Amino acid sequence: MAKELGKTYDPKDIEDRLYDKWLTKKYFHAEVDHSKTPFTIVIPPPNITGQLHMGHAFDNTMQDILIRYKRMQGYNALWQPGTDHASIATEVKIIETLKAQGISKEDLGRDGFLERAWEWKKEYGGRIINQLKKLGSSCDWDRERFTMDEGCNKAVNEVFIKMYEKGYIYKGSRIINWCPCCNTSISDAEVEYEEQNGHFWHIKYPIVDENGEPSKTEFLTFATTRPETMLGDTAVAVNPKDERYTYLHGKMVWLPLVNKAIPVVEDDYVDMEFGTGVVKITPAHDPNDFEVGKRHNLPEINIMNDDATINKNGGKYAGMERYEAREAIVKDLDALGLLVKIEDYSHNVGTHDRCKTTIEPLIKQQWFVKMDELIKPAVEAVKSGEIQLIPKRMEKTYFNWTDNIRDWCISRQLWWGHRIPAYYCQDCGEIVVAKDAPAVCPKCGKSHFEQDPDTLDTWFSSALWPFSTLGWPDNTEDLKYFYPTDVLVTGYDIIFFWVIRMIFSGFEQMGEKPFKTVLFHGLIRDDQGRKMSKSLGNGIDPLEIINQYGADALRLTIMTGNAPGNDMRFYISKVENSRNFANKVWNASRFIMMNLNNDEAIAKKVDEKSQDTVSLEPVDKWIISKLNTLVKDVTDNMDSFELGIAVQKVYDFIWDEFCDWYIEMVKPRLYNSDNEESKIAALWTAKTVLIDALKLLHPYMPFVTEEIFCTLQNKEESIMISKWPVYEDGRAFSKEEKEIEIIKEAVRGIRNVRSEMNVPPSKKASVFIVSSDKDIVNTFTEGELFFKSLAYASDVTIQGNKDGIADDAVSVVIANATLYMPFAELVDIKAELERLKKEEERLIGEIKRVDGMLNNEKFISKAPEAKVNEEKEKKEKYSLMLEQVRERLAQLGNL
RNA sequence: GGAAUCUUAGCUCAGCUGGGAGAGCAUCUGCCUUACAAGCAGAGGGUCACAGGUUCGAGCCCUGUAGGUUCCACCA
Repeated sequence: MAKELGKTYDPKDIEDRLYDKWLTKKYFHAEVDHSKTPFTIVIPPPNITGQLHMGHAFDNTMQDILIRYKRMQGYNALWQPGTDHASIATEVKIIETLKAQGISKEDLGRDGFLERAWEWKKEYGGRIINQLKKLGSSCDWDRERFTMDEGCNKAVNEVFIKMYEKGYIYKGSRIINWCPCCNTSISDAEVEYEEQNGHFWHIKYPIVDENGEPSKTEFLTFATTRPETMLGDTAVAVNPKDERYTYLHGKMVWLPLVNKAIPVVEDDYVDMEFGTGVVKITPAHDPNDFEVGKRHNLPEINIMNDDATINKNGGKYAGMERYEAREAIVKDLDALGLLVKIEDYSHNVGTHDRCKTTIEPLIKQQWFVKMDELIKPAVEAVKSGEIQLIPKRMEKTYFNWTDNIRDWCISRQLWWGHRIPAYYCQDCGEIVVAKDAPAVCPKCGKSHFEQDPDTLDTWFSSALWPFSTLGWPDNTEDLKYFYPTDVLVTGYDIIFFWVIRMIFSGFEQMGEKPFKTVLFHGLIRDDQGRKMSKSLGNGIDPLEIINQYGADALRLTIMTGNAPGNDMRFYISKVENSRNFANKVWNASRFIMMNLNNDEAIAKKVDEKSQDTVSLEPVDKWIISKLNTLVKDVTDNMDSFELGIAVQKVYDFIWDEFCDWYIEMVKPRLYNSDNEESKIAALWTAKTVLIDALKLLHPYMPFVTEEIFCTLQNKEESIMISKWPVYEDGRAFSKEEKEIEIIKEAVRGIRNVRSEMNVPPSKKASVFIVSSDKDIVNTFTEGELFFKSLAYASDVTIQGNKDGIADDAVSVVIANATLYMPFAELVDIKAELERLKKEEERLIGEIKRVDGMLNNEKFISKAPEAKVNEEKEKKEKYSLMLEQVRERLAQLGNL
């Protein structure tokens, strides 16, 4: 006996209980099993500082759908979870917490600080994991990893040492992006350009005369947005082709305030069209100037401290904050009469993506990854299709980056992160890159080593995630079996940070791609299309939505009507619709269960039946056949990652076909019929179809489907390990499909007419069906009952001609048949004539369209035969219908 | 400056390799029909941004135009 379900679906009662069940049954756990094909997804590890937001919900729902789908298909599905130490984000957060207690990180010292950080991780690192669980994520939690755990650290060191030895990692003095707020270097990818209103200061430098003195009359004018950098100017550049300045070639100009002569250099970098065609060159504080400086062997004068104050090279400005110095310098130049003018100027300023502080380009000793060789296999793999990006347009973005790749600055002046495994001999300065500090210096034989204080960019460890989580650098069974992984699901916003770096790391370390497919999703925006952000306060907490509507409703909302890579807006009304759908499924199941519960004997027989032994009626075959097609379509869509389309089809099937038609059509058999076989067939079909439909829905809505599945079958065994349905020829019934579609058309026609003529539902009518087509007569004879239950028929008569039917009866014309409803007093002949005229016009239009095609010889000769036949059939059908409509018009016209 | 993408019903969006325009919400009209009012039955509403082109046939492919969004680069 099946159990009872509540009247409405209440996710609160159910979700946690089911999730616990799945956990204790170890359904999420995957072990190496060579009898099965692996299917692997590695989670984009959320930051330990993070709280679940809509982006996570989107990302993880997609992964869970794929994993659950493949698991049901019999794959050995592994969803590898874990979290990211998020070096800079976490460090900033901890510093903030310390600050509130009046402690600085220096107060604690490196070890003390790290101790705090680990404590912090212990306390908050699990928070987001628990939130992922609320979503229903079927990750293999036994395998949970952390980007800074022992294994990952081992992997990081291994990679660093190997790449250093190969020459792919080097230490060098380069111009890097410095964040004066976070006090660290950052990579190019972390710089965010922001349009800011600033000024353009037009300044002139005196030209140095023959005596080596600044001229009082001759000047060189240019403009700058950062006048304070002049303290580090080591040249002024003009374009060699610029005739306006040929006379200056080989000359010097006088750098005011600093009071020294600097050369005029010729460089193509200078755009003659822009400004005055003169550029001041500050090699130590501008990436372009740095390049110019290299080409002309210019000195690099660093004028800034790490906190963006001017250093001792800035003379009297030393100690000033950068903007303070800017003001002072402008003032002083003005006093010297060297300030020409100040213009308002809007320009892009590089800021740190995390703290939004304006970046200061500085020359620093940093560690870099040399990219030119490493990137090659990563480019090739995408080009050849070995790695597939979905949607395909993401390839453009990908190549745009790889084509212009620059070396990756990987060292960070932070404490929370993987410490760089480089050791410096304190006596001779020798660098040793190794896992541990060497006992003695290979160069000088002394033994006083100190480790590099810097840590690595957080993405350095994330780049290794697809194999470090599987045990690398050890050659584990897991690694051999699960690598390369199958799909990576992520947002397009981290394609440069993460996706590309995983790909080249996979090829370099494993000699093999890290994954076959990258499935990108877009951003979830608020209902006005804005990004959800803390500062706007427009974020919607997925946990609150789960609380209120259930995880299934949230998941369905996110997945409906969305194409890969596209952004979507989040509306509560969408969530309500999803919740309603969950309830719909719930109630359809409840209906079936109630009917099974009504009669234990019948329920037992239903259980014993199979498709071969049950006496299926046409409507049963129709829904089975529809389901069969659905199975095929949905599977195809899911295989091509069209997750939004797939779920839309399941939704439509369950709501429209199964609930609104099948269940309604079957009710008379269940309620009134004394034909037990018929009852059994209906219940068997309903149950069978429902179960398969639930399976198709399960990856999207795991909780409600599980609860129904188990209750319906009165067993513990989970839907999540049940077999994914497959298309079967034995379940295709094209004849019955057509028949029922004709009945549906007729029922709709009657409902339509009644509604248009304002016939109240309480007013039943006799329905006469007139047709001379034998098949049609058969179909309607079989379907007679449906007209009573679905089309308000009091009685149904099927006949070959219209004898005995009142002339003023309302009629519905479908192909091969006309349906009549004599309403006697109700009929407004004028209205009926008008309605039929409209129908006539519509049909004439249709026939005209079809004729247009069929009379076109090129169409006949070039279009596929099936298409031509299809149109011919349509023409036949419409012509028949037109004939019948005209007949009716003639009859009514005579009244 | 370069690139991508979008422009489809009042709103938000689907529409796979070209073959008669769809959904949800909103609006209107009937229904408390013993699974569900979180529901049922119906209705209205679109020259698929604009202009060309390819094709027997274009929302879909090509070119151009206009507007929006995003990414990349960055001229001092």
